[in-house]
Amino acid sequence: MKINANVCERLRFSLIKKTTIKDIANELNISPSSVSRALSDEPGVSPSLRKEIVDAAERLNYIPNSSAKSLKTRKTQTVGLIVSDIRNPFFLDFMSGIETVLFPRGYKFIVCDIGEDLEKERIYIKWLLEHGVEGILSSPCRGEDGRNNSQLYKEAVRRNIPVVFYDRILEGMERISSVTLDNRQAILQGVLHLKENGHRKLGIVLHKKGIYTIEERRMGFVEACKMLDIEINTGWIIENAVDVERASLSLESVLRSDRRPDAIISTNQFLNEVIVATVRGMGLKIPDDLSIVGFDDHSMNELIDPPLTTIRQPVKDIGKIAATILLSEIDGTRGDKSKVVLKAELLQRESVSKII
Amino acid sequence: MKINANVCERLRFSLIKKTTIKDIANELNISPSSVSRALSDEPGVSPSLRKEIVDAAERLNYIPNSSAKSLKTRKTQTVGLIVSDIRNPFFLDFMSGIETVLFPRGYKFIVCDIGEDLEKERIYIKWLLEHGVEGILSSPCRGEDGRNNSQLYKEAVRRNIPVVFYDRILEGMERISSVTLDNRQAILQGVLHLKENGHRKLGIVLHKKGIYTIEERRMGFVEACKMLDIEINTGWIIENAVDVERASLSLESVLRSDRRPDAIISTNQFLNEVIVATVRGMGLKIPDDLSIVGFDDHSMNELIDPPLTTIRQPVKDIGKIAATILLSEIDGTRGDKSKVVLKAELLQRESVSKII
DNA sequence: TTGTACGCGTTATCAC
DNA sequence: GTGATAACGCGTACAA
Repeated sequence: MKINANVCERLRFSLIKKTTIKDIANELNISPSSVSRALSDEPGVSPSLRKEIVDAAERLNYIPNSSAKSLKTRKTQTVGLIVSDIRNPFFLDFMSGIETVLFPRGYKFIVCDIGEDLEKERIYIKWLLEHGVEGILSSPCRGEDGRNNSQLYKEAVRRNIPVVFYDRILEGMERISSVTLDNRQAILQGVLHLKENGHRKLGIVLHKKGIYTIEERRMGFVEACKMLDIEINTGWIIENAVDVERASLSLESVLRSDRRPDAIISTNQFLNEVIVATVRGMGLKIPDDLSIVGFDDHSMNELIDPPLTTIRQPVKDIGKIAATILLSEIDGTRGDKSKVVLKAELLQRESVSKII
Repeated sequence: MKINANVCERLRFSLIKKTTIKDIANELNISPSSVSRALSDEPGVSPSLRKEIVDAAERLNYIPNSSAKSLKTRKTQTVGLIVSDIRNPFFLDFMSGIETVLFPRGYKFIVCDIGEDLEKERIYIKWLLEHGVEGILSSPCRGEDGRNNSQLYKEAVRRNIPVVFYDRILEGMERISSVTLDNRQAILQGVLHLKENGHRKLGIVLHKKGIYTIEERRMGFVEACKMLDIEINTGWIIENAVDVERASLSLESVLRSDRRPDAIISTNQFLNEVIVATVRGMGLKIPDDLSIVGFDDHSMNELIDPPLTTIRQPVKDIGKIAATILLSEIDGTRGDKSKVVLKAELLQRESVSKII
C-alpha cells in the first residue's frame, strides 16, 4: 500500500518536482553528503553504498543542478566565445576547432555575435561575467577612432577570468594571451608571388577600417612593396570596403582609370567574392586582364573560374590553440601569457598570370 | 591554527573577492533586500535610495551572480542549440537568425556540435539539462537503423524544458514544435524545372542515409518523377554520399555508363561542390553535357562557372522562427505545438540547359 | 518604504 | 566511511 502511494506520488510529481540529492538521500535513508560524494566521484564512500546511490539516482531520473553546484564551487564548465561577425565563414572551422578541444574536457561554450558593434560587445561581456563563464575567447572589436572595450577585458582578467584573443588583439594588453596570424607575412607572400610573376602594379582591397587584422594587412602590403621595390600607388589601396556596394564601386573606379593596377590582393573571403564578381561584371578576364590573390580559403575558391590563388590561414588550428591555451589558463597551469602567431600559406591556383 | 586558516582564506580571496548585494548593503547601511529590489528594477524602493544603490553598485564593480539567481528563480536566460554538424554553412545564417531574436530578449545560447553522432547528442542534451537551459533548439540525429534520442527529448519536455526542432524532426513527437522545409516540394521544383527544359533522364545525389531531410528529398524526387511522368532509373539515385570520395566515385561511375542521366539534382551545399568538381574533372561541360540543380544557396554558387541553378531554403528565417517559437513556449504563451513548414525557392541561373 | 528570515541544491568542513 | 551543519548569493514572503 505504502509502496503504491509512493509510486503514485512520484508519477504525479515527475512532471514538476525535480529530484535532488536530498531526495536520493531520503530514499536510501542516508545523508545528502554521501550522495554528493558518490555522484561526484569523490572518495570516502564504500563501493556498495556508492552503487546503491548511483542506481537510485538513475531510477529517480536525477539530474544535477549546475546552478547550485556553481554557486558553491564557482565553476560552470562554460566559456564564452565572442565573435566579431558570425556570418564570416571563418567561424565554421574555427568553432569546430575549439569544440574538439572543449568537449573532451566537459566544457560548453556560449556564442556571442557582436556584429562589429562595440556596445553589443560590452553587453555580451557583462552577460558572460554574470553567467560565470570560466574564460573568454574573443576577437575584439575596435572602432575607427580606436575606441575599444579593453577596460572590460581587463576587468575580466582582474576577476580571474582568463581571456584569450584570437584573430585580433587589442594593443597594450600584455596580460592577455592571443593566437593570431602573421598578417604582414601573409600579405608579403601574396606580394612576392605577384612580383615573381612579373606584376609591379599592385592594388589591395581592405575591409573595415580599424579592424586589427585589416590594418596589419594594410601595413604588411606597404612594407612588402617597399621591401621588394614595388612602387606604391595610394589610389590603389582601397579602404573600408565594408559592404558589396562600397567595395565594388571603389574597385570599379580604380579599374576604370587609365593608370590601373594589373593585380589585386584581397583581405578576406567576403572580398574575394565581391572582387571576382565586380571584375567579371566589368568584362575583364581573370587573370589575363587582371590577376587576383584572395585571402581566406573557402572550399569553393577552387571551383570558380579561374580557381582562385589564395592566402590561406590555418583557421581550425587557431581555434584549437586558442581553446587549449584558455583551458590551461583556467587550470592555472600556465604562468606566462602566450602570444602565438601562426603563418599563412599561399595556395597557388590560376588567378595570377605570368607576365613577360 | 584556525585563525591561520582564516587568514589564508582571506588572503586567497582578497584578490578575487567579488562584491555581492550584501557588500553593497553594508556599504550603505541598508538591507540586502532593498539592494536586490533596486538592482532588479522591482518596485518598492524610493527613488533616492535606488539611485544611491545603483551608484554604489557601479562604484564597487558589482556583477550579479547568475548562478545564485538561477538557483532561486530557475531561470538562466540561456538556451541550448544542438547542431548536427557545425561545418555546414547552413549554420552561419541560421545562427545569425536566432541571435537576432534571442539577443533583444536577453537570452544567450550554448552551441553543441554533435557531428551526426547519437552518443554525443545524448551527452550534450544531458549537459544542457544540467546547466538549466530554459529551452532547446535542435536538429536531431538519426542513425541509419532509425535509432535516435527521442526519449531524451521527451524527458526534457517532461521537465518543462521546451524543445523546438529545426531543419529535421523526429517522427511521432507530437508535443514538440518544429520548423522545417517542405523538402518534397523543394525537390519537386527542381524536377519540374528540369522537365520544363526538356530533361527526362534525371539523377539525384543524396547525402547521409537516414537523415530526415535527405530521406524527404529522396522521396520527394520519386514522387515528383511519378507525378510528372518521368521514368525513374534507380541506378541514378546515388545514396549515402557522405564524403568526397564516396560521392565522386559513385557519381563518376553513373556518368560513365552508356545509359547516363542528362541532369543531376544535388541535396546540399557540400554535394553541390563535389558534383561540380567531379563533373568538371571528367571533362564534361555544364550544362551542355550535363545539367545540374544545386541545393542550399551559398553566395559563391553565383560565381562558379556556370552560375549554379539552385534550390534555396530560407535559412535565416528558419532560425528566426524557431527561436521565436522557443521563446514563446518558454514564456508559456503558446498552447498548441507549432509545425511550421517553409517553402524553398528555385534560383534559376545557368547550370541547366534547354534541350529542344 | 524598508528590514528580517528563510530556502533554492549543492559542496566543504567538521565531527564522529 | 558517514552524518550534521554551514555556507555559496540571491529573491521573496512576511513582518515592521
